[in-house]
Amino acid sequence: MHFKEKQAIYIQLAEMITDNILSGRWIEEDKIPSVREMAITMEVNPNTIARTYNYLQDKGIIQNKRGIGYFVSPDGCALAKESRRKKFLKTELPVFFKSMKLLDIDFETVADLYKEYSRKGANNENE
Amino acid sequence: MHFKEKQAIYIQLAEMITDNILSGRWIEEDKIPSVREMAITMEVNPNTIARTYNYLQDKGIIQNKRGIGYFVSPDGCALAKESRRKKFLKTELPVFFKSMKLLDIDFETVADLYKEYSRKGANNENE
Amino acid sequence: MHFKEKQAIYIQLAEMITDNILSGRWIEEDKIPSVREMAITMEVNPNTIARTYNYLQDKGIIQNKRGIGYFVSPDGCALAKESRRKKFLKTELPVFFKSMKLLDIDFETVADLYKEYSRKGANNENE
Amino acid sequence: MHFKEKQAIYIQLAEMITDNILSGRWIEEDKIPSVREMAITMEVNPNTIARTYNYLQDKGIIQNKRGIGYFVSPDGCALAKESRRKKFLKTELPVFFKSMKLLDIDFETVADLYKEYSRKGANNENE
DNA sequence: GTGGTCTAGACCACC
DNA sequence: GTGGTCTAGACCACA
Repeated sequence: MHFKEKQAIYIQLAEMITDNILSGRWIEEDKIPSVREMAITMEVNPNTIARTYNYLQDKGIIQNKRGIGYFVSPDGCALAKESRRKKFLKTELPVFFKSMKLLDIDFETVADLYKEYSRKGANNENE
Repeated sequence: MHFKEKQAIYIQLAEMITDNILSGRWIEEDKIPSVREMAITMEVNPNTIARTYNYLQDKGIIQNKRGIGYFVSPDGCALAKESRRKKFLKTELPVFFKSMKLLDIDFETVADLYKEYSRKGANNENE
Repeated sequence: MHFKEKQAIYIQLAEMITDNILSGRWIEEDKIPSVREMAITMEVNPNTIARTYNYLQDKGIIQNKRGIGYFVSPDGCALAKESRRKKFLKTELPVFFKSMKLLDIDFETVADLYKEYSRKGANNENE
Repeated sequence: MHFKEKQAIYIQLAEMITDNILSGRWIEEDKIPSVREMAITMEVNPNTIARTYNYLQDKGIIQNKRGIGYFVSPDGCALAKESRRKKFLKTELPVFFKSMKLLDIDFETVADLYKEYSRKGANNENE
């Protein structure tokens, strides 16, 4: 597994897990892999996974059942979606628009790339 | 001056300077404020500014003339724009589209927000 | 440790490390001494080592693994050799030849000195 | 005029002047351009030229005649040649050989490049 | 334990 | 005046 340098590994892992939940690969009430298991598959120190799970639990996206393991919260998907959505609309979008303006990228270019992206995505859906 | 916590100050300063160059507020061959001067206006340690300037010089965006100061490179604006543009199209855009998909935000929503953003931008141009 | 006055210490350290990699004393994927450790053995400030490592990382010769330390890049030796070789052939060699011409030193003199150098080198190999 | 970043400008100027003397373009007892004149042609602060001339005078390569200007010393060429020759043989050559070894550049490669250099040099002699 | 960043203050060479 | 470098010491996040 390869991680970006500029962001904490535990955050990157949290993002990956959230992606899994949002995309429906992990559904609500599902058990997620144990800390040790995850540590091995991700080739990471177990402490790092522990921190990731802790972080997601704080956000209410996953829950711990003592002695059993971690599970996706009943409303995990909704929570994750809501928090990301807020961040996206309030924070990322303005930055995005500002970049477009600064770099002279017009909206039609983006629209075209989006169409292309959607087309590719449709083909890769089962990947 | 207030800085975000999550990113190194020297990087944030570099971004600000790059913004100034991209937006045309600082044009090519212009002298930029001296290390000490900038340190005072930004309320940071001169070492931090030195780091910023060094970082931008490595990227070729600014240049040093010995004993005189730093200047925007002859092709500084182009370099800055090119590097940002590449990052934007190859890195940020796919992430952006992926987020849209995960969060069920459709393209028209974005288009509407863009129109709104542009309208506001037009009014604030002289800000 | 003694450093030449005319070149920044952090650069001299970078050269030493590059030498170690080129000569095969440190091989690819090897961990290199931690910042603090190196600072002690070299009797310099940790910041100076940090600068050296950062400089080499920018060149792709070494890599950081978060919380673990710095390692010689997978292609560190090749990168180092390539960059030095280019510098040598394009920059140093012409200067060298120009000096020979200006100083009326003919090529055979150099060839003789090279033979002598090689002979000494052979004896000192296990040094 | 463009200068390398890593060496003081006044030193680079001194090297250029020494080259002129060694190559016979400026011969002994010749007057060399005044500080101001030189400063203008080189696009440099007069202080910098003054420092260069001072530096060369310290080495005995040029001499000042009050109110008239600077001249190449009677034995300027010999002095320059001797000092450079010593530096070349004791300092540069060993470094050069060491680089060759480290970079796996064999002597024949250098010999070939030298032949090529000489051929080109012969054609450009009047340049 | 690891490196990353920042401050403070100093000294230097150079223009 | 300019930037470049180094030391000293501190705090932080991360593995």
